[in-house]
Amino acid sequence: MVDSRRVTLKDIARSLGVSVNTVSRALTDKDSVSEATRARIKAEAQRLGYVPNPMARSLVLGSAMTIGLVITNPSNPFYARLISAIEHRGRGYGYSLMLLVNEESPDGDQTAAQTLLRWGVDGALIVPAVQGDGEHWERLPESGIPLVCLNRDLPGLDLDCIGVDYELGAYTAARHLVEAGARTVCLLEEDLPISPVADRTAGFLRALTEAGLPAGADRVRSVPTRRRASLALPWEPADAYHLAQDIVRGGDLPDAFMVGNDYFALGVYRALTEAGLRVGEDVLVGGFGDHPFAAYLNPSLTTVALPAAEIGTSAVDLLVSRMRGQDDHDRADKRRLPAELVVRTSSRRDEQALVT
Amino acid sequence: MVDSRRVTLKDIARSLGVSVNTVSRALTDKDSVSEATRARIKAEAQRLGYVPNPMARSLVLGSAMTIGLVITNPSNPFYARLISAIEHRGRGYGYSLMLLVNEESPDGDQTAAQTLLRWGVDGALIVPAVQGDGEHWERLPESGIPLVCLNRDLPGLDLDCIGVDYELGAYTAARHLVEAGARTVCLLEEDLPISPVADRTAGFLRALTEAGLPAGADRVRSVPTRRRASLALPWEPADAYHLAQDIVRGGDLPDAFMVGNDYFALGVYRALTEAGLRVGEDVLVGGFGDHPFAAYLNPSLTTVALPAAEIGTSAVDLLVSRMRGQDDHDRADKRRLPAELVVRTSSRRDEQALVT
DNA sequence: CTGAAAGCGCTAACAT
DNA sequence: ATGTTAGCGCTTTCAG
Repeated sequence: MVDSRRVTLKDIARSLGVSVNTVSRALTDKDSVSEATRARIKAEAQRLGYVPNPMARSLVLGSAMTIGLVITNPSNPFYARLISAIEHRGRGYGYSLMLLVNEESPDGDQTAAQTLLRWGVDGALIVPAVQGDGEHWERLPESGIPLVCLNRDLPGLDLDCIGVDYELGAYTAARHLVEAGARTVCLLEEDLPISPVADRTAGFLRALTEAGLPAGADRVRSVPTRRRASLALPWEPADAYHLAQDIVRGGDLPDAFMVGNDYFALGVYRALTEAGLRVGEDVLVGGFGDHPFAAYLNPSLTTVALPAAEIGTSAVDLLVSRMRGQDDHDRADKRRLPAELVVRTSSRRDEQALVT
Repeated sequence: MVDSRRVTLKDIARSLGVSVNTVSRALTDKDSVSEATRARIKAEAQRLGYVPNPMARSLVLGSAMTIGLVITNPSNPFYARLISAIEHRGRGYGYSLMLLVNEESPDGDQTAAQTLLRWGVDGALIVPAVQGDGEHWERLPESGIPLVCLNRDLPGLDLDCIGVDYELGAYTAARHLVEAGARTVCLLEEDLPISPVADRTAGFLRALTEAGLPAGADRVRSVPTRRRASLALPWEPADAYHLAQDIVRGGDLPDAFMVGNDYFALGVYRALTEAGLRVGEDVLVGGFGDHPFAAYLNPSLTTVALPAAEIGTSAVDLLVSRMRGQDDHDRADKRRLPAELVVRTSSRRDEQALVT
């Protein structure tokens, strides 16, 4: 392989007998370059296969044309969709994406913050790890790097945050279960101290209270997440399966289960089926996430669809407007996009309606 | 917000009355700096909150300490796991990850190649888009940027490639179905001209041939992928559902279905169930991918587990060794990691065994 | 052991 | 319209 050094402005300049600077101006479409030379320069650049060096460019311009995305777990389908949307939208604006994974650990968070700071990204979208008091994040806005929180709020800092209205989503879902006839509903939630869990729990309990049903803390069960090799894996249906099994065996069987994510619903389905109970008839089930498989389970799963793409898209939009300094002095923007209940068979006690 | 310019070496130098360069040496742990001054410098750097600027560093060093990852679709769970593994391993080596999405289009590929080239990443892992003759990729190795193909081979170029042994995986799965009693097996595959599809098809047909069963091209059906808004979405079970429905209605019912990915299995399950057929008894089903839901379907899905994490990890290892120029003159490394058949209930005609 | 000088590739002043 | 100079932040000569 020939030692093919990158072609630089200097190469073009020399080859054409003009100054480096003229080449720069020609290529960046500044005026004050005659059309003739510009054409010659562009042609030569093309011929030589010139590719601008963003390092050098960023160094002098101070902008890297890069945004950072810090996420807990790319294998979580919700975050996967977020990544897709963000990459796409960011690319539309001309930004490259630097992806960092914190694996749900404060250490990972810290490292990510550090990396972002080093690179001097123009802005970052973050799903902060649990337990983070978030203090390491503070330095980024201080250094002029705008931050937008995704999905989870970071209570300490006054940051922009775009999430889901989990409270209303859970309220709607729980209310639906109650209207379908459930009297003793049990919520199975992830055992993480994060705002989505808290919000869903709140909405869930609100619906029960409103319906005059018992709404004690015992209606909510934390799924003991079996500590996996890495948290960078999707949720584990088995965890919910075991808990549901315990509940079923415990005798005090709820007539409906609501779960924090569709993967848990898989576990609940199995626990119920194995106990000879019919999902959607003996016991209703409602999920969260509207994973592609939800519509195809038997019975199909009633669940709450999350606006992942919208979150990603509007987060990039917001970030870009912050980066451009257009609303530097606005208050932090806390936005919660609506989630939508998708009613399917697992919550219809009577009808045997087939799903679309 | 105070105008907090980044702290630079110069700031530290001035504040301490030493030269910029001594600071640089102290901080990068070069020798030829007295322990005393080094300590003072490190302390001051700490105090001031110094963060090195990788742009400047890369500019002079020529290495960005960044690897690029080009992927067709982060929402595809297989690729999502790949991303997780690659980010993790790359981080272990100290590399940052630049994520690019080609959305299965040659244009996206071209753009990605261009971006990678601009940034001068140290190396890149790519899942090239279909139809790409791959010529735009050539320039990267030419510029000294090593490339490793993931999952799909790029026939044109002589690149390193780490994928899955889909042929053997499919062979094993098909053979298993035959041994379970299937005589007329039908393979449902994605309608993309990519090597994984070709390999699975080959393995599938080999198993049939070997068993003395009809192995004509009509045993393989292409799932007409409904053109979605964006290809950056997971597979659509509905596509397979419709095809399976057609097949069932066509009368010439196979006694087993094999599908190219577990999402298709969801569609097949529904088509069969709706036709009053019992999966795993009247008709066997085998999938590919071992998605988390596979074990939790009813009946649980026999499928082929793919070594996503291993691919990601070893791809990074290989890339790093290439970047270090350790085996610059080796021939391209074409590696196919083994996939593993996971037998569950959907392929057991008789036993009603419960899954673990 | 430390400092001074040069340069990575590019752009933005300031000339001309 | 073009060239010259300077500098982004850092590292690597080369002197001292």
